[in-house]
Order: sequence, then C-alpha cells, then structure tokens
Amino acid sequence: MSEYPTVAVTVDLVVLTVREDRLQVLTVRRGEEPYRGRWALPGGFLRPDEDLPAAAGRELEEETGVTSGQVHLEQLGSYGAPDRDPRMRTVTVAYIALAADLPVPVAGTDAADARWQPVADLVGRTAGGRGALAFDHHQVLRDGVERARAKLEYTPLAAAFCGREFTVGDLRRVYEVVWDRPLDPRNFHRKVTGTAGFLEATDRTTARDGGRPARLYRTGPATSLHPPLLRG
Amino acid sequence: MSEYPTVAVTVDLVVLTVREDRLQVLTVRRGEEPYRGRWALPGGFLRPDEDLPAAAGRELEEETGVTSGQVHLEQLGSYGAPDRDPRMRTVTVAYIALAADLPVPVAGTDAADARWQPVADLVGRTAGGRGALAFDHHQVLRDGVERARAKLEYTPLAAAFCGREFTVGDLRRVYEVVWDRPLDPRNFHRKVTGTAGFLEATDRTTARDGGRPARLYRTGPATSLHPPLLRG
DNA sequence: CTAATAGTGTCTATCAGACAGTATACC
DNA sequence: GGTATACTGTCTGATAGACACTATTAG
Repeated sequence: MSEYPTVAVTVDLVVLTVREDRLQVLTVRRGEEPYRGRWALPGGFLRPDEDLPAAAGRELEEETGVTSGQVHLEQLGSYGAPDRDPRMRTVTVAYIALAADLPVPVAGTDAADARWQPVADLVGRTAGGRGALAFDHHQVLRDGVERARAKLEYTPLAAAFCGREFTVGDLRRVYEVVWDRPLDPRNFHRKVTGTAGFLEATDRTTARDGGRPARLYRTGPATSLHPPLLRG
Repeated sequence: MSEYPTVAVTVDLVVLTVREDRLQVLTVRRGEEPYRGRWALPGGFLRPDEDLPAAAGRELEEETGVTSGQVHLEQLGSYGAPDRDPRMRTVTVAYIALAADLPVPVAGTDAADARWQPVADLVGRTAGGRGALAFDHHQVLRDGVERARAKLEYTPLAAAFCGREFTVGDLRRVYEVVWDRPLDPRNFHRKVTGTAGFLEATDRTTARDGGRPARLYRTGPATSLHPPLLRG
C-alpha cells in the first residue's frame, strides 16, 4: 500500500452507426508502432485534468467532428491485461457511441486514415489474425456490439442511430440491422407507438420510396421501456 | 500523443450480501489518510503484473477470505474524476461481488475494521456528509446496487446470494430484499420452477419454521432468463 | 387443533405474434 | 392500373397477477 504503481490510462471508443443497412464501426489506421498499419478503435490517452466522460467526448469530437450532444455516449468497461500494449502497462476505459449516419470520418492526428467498417466483417475474424484489430480491440468491439444489442431491448436508444426526426420505418430498420433479424412492420408499429414516452409525433410526414407518407417522430422523454422489446 | 501521463489505478469492490433480511454491503474503516476513520468500499492498487479481474479477486479474498469461485464477480465500471483522490490522479475500476451470507469479515492490512452495513442506511445519506463513504464510493455503491437490482431481472444471479443449496423461499426472499417489494410466493414458485435451466432440483428437502418441508435446489445451467422476471 | 410455509390449480386481463385489410404515395 | 410503404383491426396462444385450495411440518 506504500507503493503506487502507475499505469497509462487510455480511452477507446466503439462508435457504431447504421450505414447502408449494416451496423458499422469507426476504425482508424494506426500511424505508429505498435500495430502500425493495423486498424484500431479510435482513442487516446487520458489527459492529466480530464474526467473519463470528458476524455471520451473529446476523442469522439476529434475523430468524427460531432459534439457529444448529438450522440449517445456511455461507458462500456475497462480492459487492463498486463500485456495488452507492448510499450507499457496500460488500462483502457472503453466507451460506446451510438450515432446517426455521419459525414465522412475525420482523420485524427494519430491516425493515417479513418473508415467505417461493417461490424460483421470484423467480429468474424480471429482475434490477432490478418485484418484483425490492434490491441485487444477485437474483444472491446464484441462487447460493445453486444451492449448495443441488449440496450435496444429495454431502452429507447435505437433512436440515437436515427437523425433528429425519423419514421417508424427508419426505427424498425435500425432494430433489424442491429439484431440481424426481420421484424413484422405492423406489430413493430403498434408496439413502439403504444409505448408511452418512446416517440413524440410531429405534425409532418415524409415520403421516400413511393409508399404512403410516413409520420415523422422525435425521441420522447422515456429512458427505459416497460415492457421491453424482446429479441425472442 | 508523445507524452504518456501516468495514473494510479485502483480496484474497488461493492460486495453485496443478504443478511438479516436486508441488503448489506461490506465496508472497511480507513486507517490512513485521506479520509482516515471514514468507512469506504474495500479495494487497493492494481499490481504491476496483474489483470483487472485478478486484482478484484485478490482484493475480495484479502477482505473476506472467500475465493472468487464462491461468489459472482463482475466489473461495474470505472471512475476517474481528476479530484477524486487528493493524493494523486487515480482511476478506480469498480467490481460488484454477490455473495451468500459470509462469516464475519476479515480486516485487511489497510483497514482498521471491516463491517457489513445495510445499503439503505448508506445510500440515504448525502454524498460527502457525516457518515458517508470516502472518495466517490457513495456513487459507486449506488451504481452497484442498481446493477444488482437490474441483473436479478434477466439473469439467475439471485442464486449467488444463496448457499450452494437453497429453497424457492430462500430465493424469493433474496428478490424481495434486493428489490424491496413483496412478491406473491405462489406465482414466484411457478415462475422460477417453470423457467428452464434456472433451478436444478435435488432429492432432498429442508424444514425450518414449522412449515411443510421445502425442496432444495441448486443453480441450473442457464445464464440468462427468457422471459425475464419483471420488477413491474 | 392452530399456525406456518410449500406447492398446485384456475381464472382473467393483457400482450406478442400472425396476418387481413385499408390508406396513400410513385410509376 | 400495379407496386410499395404506412397504418389499423382482429384473432389466438401464452403469460403475469390474483387468489382458492391442498400438503406437510412444528407446537
């Protein structure tokens, strides 16, 4: 108890979005050792006078340009295996961010390139193998995706993947993509519009694909869903 | 990115048990500054070559004498406000442990005293006020209790609060104490015995308070409950 | 016997899932 | 018109909650 071993603390982000009908994650190509040239989750070191959520918000803005008010950001968990970074002892605090489809990613200072990649392409790969993510980011990504899937069941967070206004069909496609299974459009509509506080109707509608115009909704005040939407 | 600010990383534990029909948490009285004499959650510094779960298991064993095989231990989250420890910059990784009623706590090397305290007595207090927990442990405790409450809904973890063999009545009392609300014994019995994989019946029974002997059960193989038990 | 806890059966309101049918757009 | 999407209504099987009833112990 008299010695205080010190550790480098980083914050890493699992930034998820729904693009082209697939769940995608923001990745950056590492410009430095270790793992130079490999894809990794965006992140960086915790600054001396910065709280953890602030660091996550700062990294998010540096990598994507979005301010944290536009996305849902929550702590996922920490990872600290002694050999996770060959340079030194590190502990990373991972966050997940759920974002609407964003403009092209902004390359950060420590990243040579930034790209959205479908989650299915990455989690299918063996950890540590060719094309796999650097560090233990393979595990972080898996945990983050599972957290997002679970959260859709009992919170209204699916709306975080949509813009400020969206249709019930938009929301349903989010669920279908994240859960990777089809949902009955009619039952889904009845369910989400019947759950108090989930959605707030606007007076406007939109038409896109030659169908009946759909009403536009905004996020309601609810923070959890009772009863939950079940994956089965 | 060229500087690596270092931080002291600690692991803190929210060890919960059901004792005397109340949800209780293990606290230790601090023997050193800061917060000397205050109650705090047990915890300590991460060792140089130790993974996070290993550190949590080691601290648990040091404080309670139980090995991690006997309890459920899972990561709760990390807390790293820059001023959370006046000595230096620290980040703590908090774990929750759900344990059956244990023998009298063992005082650790850095604790003058250790004691179970009812959660209700602690979370009712103002953070930082008289009798409150040291550091930001008030918030950690609140988060840990809420995690435990939520986990009982959709996992069979309530059994972690019971011994190796227990009755349906024992299990129901765990739910009632953790959720702080009465449950119908008959519906509860039908529900938990009807959920596949939750409980495994033994061929033995027990009688305690002058009622019909109750069958003893062990934990089943299920890791989640479908459908969940709902708090309402 | 009474009191207490364990466990089963039954009823009802509600809900998830299946799916018919109507509404309103584009072509 | 045809096709596509949005939305409403209806049916059915399953379930949560309420509660009557039986079973088996202690005292």
